Amino acid sequence: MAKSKNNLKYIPTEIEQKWQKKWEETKIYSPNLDKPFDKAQGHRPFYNLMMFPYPSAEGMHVGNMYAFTGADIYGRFKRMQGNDVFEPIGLDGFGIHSENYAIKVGRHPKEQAKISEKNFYRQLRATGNGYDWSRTVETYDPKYYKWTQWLFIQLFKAGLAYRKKAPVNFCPSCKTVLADEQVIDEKCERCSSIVEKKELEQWFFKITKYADRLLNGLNEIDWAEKIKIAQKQWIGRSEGMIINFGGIDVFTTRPETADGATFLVLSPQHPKAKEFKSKDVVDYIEISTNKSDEERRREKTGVFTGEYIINPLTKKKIPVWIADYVLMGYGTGAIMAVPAEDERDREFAEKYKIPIEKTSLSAKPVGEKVVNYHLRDWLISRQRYWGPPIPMINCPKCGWQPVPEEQLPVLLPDVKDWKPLGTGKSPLANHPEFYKANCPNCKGPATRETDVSDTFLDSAWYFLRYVNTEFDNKPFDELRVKKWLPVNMYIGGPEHAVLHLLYSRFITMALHDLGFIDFDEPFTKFYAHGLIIKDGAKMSKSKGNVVVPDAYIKKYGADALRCYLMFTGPFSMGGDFRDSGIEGMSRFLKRVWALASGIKGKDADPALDTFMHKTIKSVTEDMENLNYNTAIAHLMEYYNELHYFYTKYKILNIKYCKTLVLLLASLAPHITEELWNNLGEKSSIHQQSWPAYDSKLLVENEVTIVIQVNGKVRDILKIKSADVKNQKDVEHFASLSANVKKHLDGKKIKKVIYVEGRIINFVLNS
RNA sequence: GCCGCGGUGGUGAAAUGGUAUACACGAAGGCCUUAAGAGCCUUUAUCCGCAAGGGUGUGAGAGUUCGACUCUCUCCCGCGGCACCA
Repeated sequence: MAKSKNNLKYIPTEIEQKWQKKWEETKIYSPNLDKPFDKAQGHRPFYNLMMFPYPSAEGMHVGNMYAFTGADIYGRFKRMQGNDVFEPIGLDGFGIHSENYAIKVGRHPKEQAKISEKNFYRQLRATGNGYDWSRTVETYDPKYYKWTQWLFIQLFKAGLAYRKKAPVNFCPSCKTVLADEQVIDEKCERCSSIVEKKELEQWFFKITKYADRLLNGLNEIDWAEKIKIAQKQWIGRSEGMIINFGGIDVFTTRPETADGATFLVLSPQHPKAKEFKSKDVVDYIEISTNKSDEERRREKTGVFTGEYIINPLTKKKIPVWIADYVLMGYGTGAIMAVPAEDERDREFAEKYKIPIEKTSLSAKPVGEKVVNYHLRDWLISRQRYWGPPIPMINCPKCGWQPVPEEQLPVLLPDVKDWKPLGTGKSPLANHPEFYKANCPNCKGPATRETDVSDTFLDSAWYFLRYVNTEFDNKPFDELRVKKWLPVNMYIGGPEHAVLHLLYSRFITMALHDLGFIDFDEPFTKFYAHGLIIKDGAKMSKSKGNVVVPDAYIKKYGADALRCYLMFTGPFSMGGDFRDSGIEGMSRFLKRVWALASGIKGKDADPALDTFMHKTIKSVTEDMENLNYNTAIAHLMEYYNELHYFYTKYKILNIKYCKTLVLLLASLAPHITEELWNNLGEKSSIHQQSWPAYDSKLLVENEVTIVIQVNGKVRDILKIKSADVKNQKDVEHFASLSANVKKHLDGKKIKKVIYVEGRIINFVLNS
């Protein structure tokens, strides 16, 4: 029986902490991962995953909270819809970002990680998200990175990890090399320093081997279109032809222009370029190697080698040049230059006075059809401290050997001189006690790899570990993985389109091919959420516009902040954070509280029933599409209706309130739990079934018909549904309207458009 | 340059081709109160009008349609991705 609780005030902080504690004690968000899926019972496993945060600052800001909350709401909704929801959380705390923060605050990364972990988890608990706290994953935990190292070894054994000397991106500020994907506009993805090119020997993953599968797999998954496009662009498949020009292979996508090729250009890194010994050429190669991309782009430069070759189509002698507008990393590192057709070639030809000749556009050169990709192999090595040591040993006799699996993890030693050196070597290179090892093969003296692996390797497989955290003897259990993966819903920021999301797909495909898992796409559905901005700009410390949630939670409660954040706009678009907005949301929750606490009476009302069922329908659809802003708007309308009814009749059936509270439960989990309890319910609201609507009850007994004359609204009629059976009835009612009569007066009606139950339009002869 | 997403009141925003501006914020007025706050009620795109009513309005312009924020075309502006990729 509902009691009057009018005297109880809504004090968010009290009820929120109470329920957070209770939820954790009763483990309502910790599903039994091993319980076999019983179709009859209908509780499907649903893996609801959000991108885990990297704790690089003092704590999380409302931008982070926005993302986590939006994802949590979806998980709660799915749970109420009858799914067995697994929603884990962890920290991506290994890697450059966390280490850079540690450098900034002058603390050892390991010590800082402990502080960050405590703070982040405290904040995440305070937002009331329904995580399974018994299964967190921290990437810097040896129990986790043991398996990151194991993964490296599997890839090495499969020939997917290899070393090569190549010009690589080097960040002078982070003092390490970076993968192509981590260079944005020639700047470091982390610290925005301009990256340099260095020729170094490094570890790579053969992601290019998967280029076509990474491309084709996109057709099989339900991902935000913009992410798919970004990946497609990054993989950059282009079909073309290799043509042999006097012993030099060139790649072109336009073979039909080959008869217009008036010179040949080699990249300075092309092996053939090194065969020219003239001082001009040697100097040019030297200079261009040290140029930044930006310098190279500013002006095209090159040097004539003194050699000519024959264009096989025209049989004419054409000069061979070396120029750094041709990149070694794409195609064959050599091009046929067709200045008549290609703007870049023309620019170069004009500068160096090379003849420009027309092409027939129908040349048919002898060549081999090939496919080229923009995608490069993934550079894994980092000359840093705070990451998993790459588990490899170099033996002077046997070469590179993987660390035997029983010796994993290769523990990251606690050292005092952990800061990056900038010498092209990791700080661990100063620690013989770490790097001195015996060759696993011949047992002779050997040295360990001192570089650590890229952070993106840590996060490329964490979703597999969440369902397996208790196993120390294996990275993942076959049955667990079979039951829970691939991830049903993955929610995160679109900024990881070509980083984390691409790497995770690659690692999953590799694990699939090695026989460890039976699926090759990790995330069935990916939803890209928008960003919360402040004063028109992305939140960042340098701009000084970071909003921390703690004070708002204290003042208004997590529920108000959650709902407010979701109400700013569509979840996929983000929104602008304003203090005034949260006041309004806080008011709404107080009103709901007052209504649900003061409720009395038993009578149901047919009109209210229709309103309720319509609300259930629209809120359900909104939640499914993650349109939380309109879901909240519909709940507000519903509340307004209930409130109007209640003030008028002083009586309200309790079912209307229960529905309101149930529909609001995933958005505002604490207040609804408390109200549910106050309404006399014993079990948690978060384990209730999502309300269902009856489509028979959606029909209102009154219809609103808009009367138009020549497309302009002249009257709006509310008529009993029973009285309007057809167009004739509507025309009859319309003819009674004085205003409509006035506009139709003396005019000839050309035709009448009638849309049932909506609109009637009289079109006049003009 | 190519690809994608946007542009609607004072503000955040809503609208299966069918009443443009739901829902909220802010503002104005009122009730309650000794007062303040909270709460509640009313008004709030714009122009003409006492009102009834009418005109104009979704970045600009054209088109399709009885009817366009919505579909098509040409532009302008903002944001994001890719790019000496041959």
